[in-house]
Amino acid sequence: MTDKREQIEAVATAAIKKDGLKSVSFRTLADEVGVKSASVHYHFPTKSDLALAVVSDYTEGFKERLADIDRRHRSLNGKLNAFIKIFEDVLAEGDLCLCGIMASEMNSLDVSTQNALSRFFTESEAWLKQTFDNHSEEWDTKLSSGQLAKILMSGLEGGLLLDRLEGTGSRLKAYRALVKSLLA
Amino acid sequence: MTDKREQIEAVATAAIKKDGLKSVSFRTLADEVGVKSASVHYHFPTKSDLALAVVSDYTEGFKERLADIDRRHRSLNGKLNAFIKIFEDVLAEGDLCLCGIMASEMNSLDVSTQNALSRFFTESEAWLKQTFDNHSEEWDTKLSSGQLAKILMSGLEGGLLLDRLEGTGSRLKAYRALVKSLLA
DNA sequence: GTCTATATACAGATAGAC
DNA sequence: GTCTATCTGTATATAGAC
Repeated sequence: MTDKREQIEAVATAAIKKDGLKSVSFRTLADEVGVKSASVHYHFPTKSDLALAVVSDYTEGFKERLADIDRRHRSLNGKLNAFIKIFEDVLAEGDLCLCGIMASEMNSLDVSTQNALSRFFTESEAWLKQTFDNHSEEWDTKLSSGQLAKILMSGLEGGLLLDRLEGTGSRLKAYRALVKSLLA
Repeated sequence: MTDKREQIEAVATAAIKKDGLKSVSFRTLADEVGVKSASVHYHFPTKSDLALAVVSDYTEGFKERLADIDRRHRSLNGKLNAFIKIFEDVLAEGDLCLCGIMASEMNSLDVSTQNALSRFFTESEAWLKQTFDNHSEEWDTKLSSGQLAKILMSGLEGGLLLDRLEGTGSRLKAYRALVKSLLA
C-alpha cells in the first residue's frame, strides 16, 4: 500500500475534481482511506495545507503529461490533439480540471494556493506558446502564438465545464475543429 | 424599497458570482437584507428553490442584454464585441458568470437546476449561432456557425475564470483578437 | 502515526407565536 | 411575513492517550 499521505492526497484530488474543495471534508477523506479525521490533520494540519499540496501535485502531473506529448509527437497537429485529449479524458470521467474548479473557488483560498493556481495556467500556456513557436511553419493565422495559447487554454477549461453539464463533448470537439482550421 | 424576495435574490446572486452557491447561507443572506434566516426560508423554502430562482432570473437578464445588443448594433463585429464586453464587465467586478460558477458545482445541485444551467448555455450559443448565420457575408472561416458559437461561449467562460485569478483581462482580450481574425 | 474525545462554529430546516 | 427558539447534522481543528 502506498504512503498514507499520498493516499489522502489521491482521494482528495478525485473528490475535488468532481465537486470542488468545499465539498471535501477531513471526515470524508478519513473514511475513504480508512483512518480518523485527526489522522488526516496529522498529515495536513489545515485545509489550506491540503489545498496547496493537491494543486502542486496536480501541476507536476500535468507537466509530466506535457513532457510525454513532446516525446511521443513530432507534429504540431499531433501535439495539440494530444493536449485536447487530456481534457477529453477528464470529461469522460465526469470530472473537471482540478485547477479549473478550484479557480472558481478562488475567494475562499489563501494567497499561496491562489498563486499556485495561477502558475498552473501560465505554465500550461507557456508550453502551448512554445509549442506554436517551435512549429511556426505548421500554422497560419493573424494571431500570435501567445494569443493562441491563451485561447486554447481558456477554451478547453470552459469547454470542459460546459460539456460536463450535458455529458456530451461538443465544445471540446469544436476546439479540435478550431485547431484544425489553424493548421497550414 | 423593492420586494423582499427580489432583494434576497439580488444579494444571493451577487454572492454566488463571487464564490459560488455553497458559500451562500440563509444566515448571511438574512443578515445582508436585514431579516432573520427563517424569513428567508419563507420566501425560498429550500436552498434548491433559491438556486433555481436565481439561475432563471440570471438567464432572463442575460437574454435581455442579448436583445439590447440586437437593437444597438448592426454589424457582426459590433455584436460580437458587445457580447465579449458582457464578460469583461463581469470580470471588472471580480465576479464570474453566475451560471459558469454554478456549473462547477453541478454535482451538488438538483436536476431541475442543472437543466436550467444547461439551458442558459445552449440558448446563449443559439443566439451566437443565429448571429453568425444572420451575418454570413461578414465572416470567413472553415468553421461552422454552430462551432463558432460553442468556441466563443466556452472560451469566454473559461477566459473569465482564468483572468479573474490574476485580475488581468488577457484571455478575454485574446478572444477579441480571435473574433477579429474571423471577420472578413 | 493513529486514536478517542471534544471544543466551537455554522449549516439547512422547522415549529409556533405574533 | 417576520420573529424567537430549537433540532440535527456537519465542519475545522485540537488535546492528550497509546
